[in-house]
Amino acid sequence: MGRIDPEEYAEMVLTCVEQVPRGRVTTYGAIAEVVGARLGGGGPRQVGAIMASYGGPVPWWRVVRADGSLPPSHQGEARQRYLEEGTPLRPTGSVDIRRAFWRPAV
DNA sequence: CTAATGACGATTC
DNA sequence: CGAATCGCCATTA
Repeated sequence: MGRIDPEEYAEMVLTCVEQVPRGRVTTYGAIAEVVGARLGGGGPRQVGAIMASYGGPVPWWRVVRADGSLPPSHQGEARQRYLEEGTPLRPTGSVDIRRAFWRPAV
């Protein structure tokens, strides 16, 4: 049996995403640290897997890569959201992670 | 059991 | 900044 209960892991990931305020973002890695510290195991890729399967209902555009970029397939959709809620962007179009980063609570 | 996969991350060129 | 490469880790084939 795996040490981690998949449902519990997914639920905690989604909870973290819901905590991110408008105009701010967090990263897959940051969420992985928080959830990993609580449940043990997992990693950025596992967080990504959860978002792909159950991320629909939550503000998924507030979760970006460590460098502030997003998969090409989501850039168009996310772009509008960022302009709406005033998320700091860089000339390249990706999020200015240095200014917008939000650290989820442990 | 081994190989491939993926909404990742850090490093290097 | 962009592309290539390697490491990571659970899930799937």
